[in-house]
Amino acid sequence: MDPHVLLVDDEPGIIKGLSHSLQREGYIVSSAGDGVEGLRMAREISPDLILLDLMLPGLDGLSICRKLRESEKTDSIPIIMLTAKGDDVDKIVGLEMGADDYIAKPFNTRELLARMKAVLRRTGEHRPDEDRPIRYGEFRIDPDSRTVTISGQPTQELSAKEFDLLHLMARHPGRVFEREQLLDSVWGMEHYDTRTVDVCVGRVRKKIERDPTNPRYLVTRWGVGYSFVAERKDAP
Amino acid sequence: MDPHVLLVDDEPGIIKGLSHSLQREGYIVSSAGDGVEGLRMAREISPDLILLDLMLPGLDGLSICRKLRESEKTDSIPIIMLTAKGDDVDKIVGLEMGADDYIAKPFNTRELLARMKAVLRRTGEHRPDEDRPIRYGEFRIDPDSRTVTISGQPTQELSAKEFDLLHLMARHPGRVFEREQLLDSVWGMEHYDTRTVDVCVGRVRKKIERDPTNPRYLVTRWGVGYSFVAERKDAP
DNA sequence: GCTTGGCGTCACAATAATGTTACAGCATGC
DNA sequence: GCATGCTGTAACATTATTGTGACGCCAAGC
Repeated sequence: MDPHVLLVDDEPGIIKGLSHSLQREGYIVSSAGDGVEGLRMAREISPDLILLDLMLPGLDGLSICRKLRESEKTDSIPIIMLTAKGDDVDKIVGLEMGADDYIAKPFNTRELLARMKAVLRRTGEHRPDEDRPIRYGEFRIDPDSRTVTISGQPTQELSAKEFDLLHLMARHPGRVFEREQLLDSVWGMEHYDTRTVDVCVGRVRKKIERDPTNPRYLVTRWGVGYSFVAERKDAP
Repeated sequence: MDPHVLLVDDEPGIIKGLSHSLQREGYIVSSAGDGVEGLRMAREISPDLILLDLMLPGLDGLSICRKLRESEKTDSIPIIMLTAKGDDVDKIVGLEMGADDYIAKPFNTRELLARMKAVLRRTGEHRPDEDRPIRYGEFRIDPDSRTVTISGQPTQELSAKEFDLLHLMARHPGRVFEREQLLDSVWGMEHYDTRTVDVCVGRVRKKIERDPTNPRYLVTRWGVGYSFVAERKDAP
């Protein structure tokens, strides 16, 4: 569940409306307003799917597509191109460039959702099962009992929100979650203007981290958000 | 939870589509493409339910059904027959052979799901442990007499619903049951908008817990539901 | 180093979830 | 029919959780 989608478009209206719709459907959405930013984010967050506008300031969609296909890390991320009213040339070129599908603006949200679903299914896998136990090294999450154990030792019990937050993030180790995404996914809230996430993260840390001041699992990505790291970075 | 379903059908299209649908609904699906393979798998994995096509290469559905009923191990696994367009003869024979239900192709997935649910509920989700006594430390449940004893002392008699609730939860110690799940499994209701579960839990506690205010067995998972704990957490 | 904005943390109020009790409707057995 | 016990609902009491704002510290950029 919870596929991560990167939306790259320069129209704020599209970004806003689509983000909302996609989030409501269970997607985690990140967005970028221009090509350069889009490319950077695609590399940084490794989304499960990219919605890419063709016409972009800075770096156009086709170039981004090509660059993404060049790198092994982003090589297999499915891309759906958003083209301005159906000009066939671009469609064909886009598909040749490695896009998985295209859809012409103005598009129906339903149709887009259907295509996204199709693409995600086709490329498969990118769907860490919601109910499967998670394990990285000594770290374990059991969704059945909603408990977390480290080295076999159960941590202090997590509250509902705390567990949901940790579970969501642990399902995507290494991925950076912006506060707004977490707020939307875990709280179902729309706009971010509170410190809610920070406080919840703090509470989780206090319960699962050996040293909550120097988190090993739930780390801060300064200026961006938080992420769950599965691998140990350095020797203690 | 997560009932294991064995799907035996020779049409790849059916297998593929149905597997997907069933998995989405939370079932664990195994599949076999012919009768021999189906019979072998049924014996090997002891599924909670078998969806069995009537017309099969190798070994037809009725023969499989009969063979499964002959062995004690597979004797009580519920079977739903998938018959080609409703020919009554087969239906009758199928039911006589020991199938629990039948459904005619082409069938509506919704309807199939409903029947599966009904059969699973009727057979009590047919886990082998269903009728076996449960024991954790001094805690004991005897499904035959529907009684509970703690340290050899019989608790106050539980009513039907109370016992079912406790029994279900005790069969999966540690697992968190949401109210809606309990309401569905024990009461057979669909939508949750009552406090029925809470009250029933309270009643069970009053009968089995030494201190109903601080339950040792039937504990609350705040914001989620309830769970039965088998191990003692701390020394009193 | 200094400034600036982001972040960690705390205590407490607000909220939502749960515990509890009483009661009326039903089914059941006599 | 009548009595009895089981059940679901509603209302009220009780908590655990959770959001907020304030305050102080820390990272990044200059």
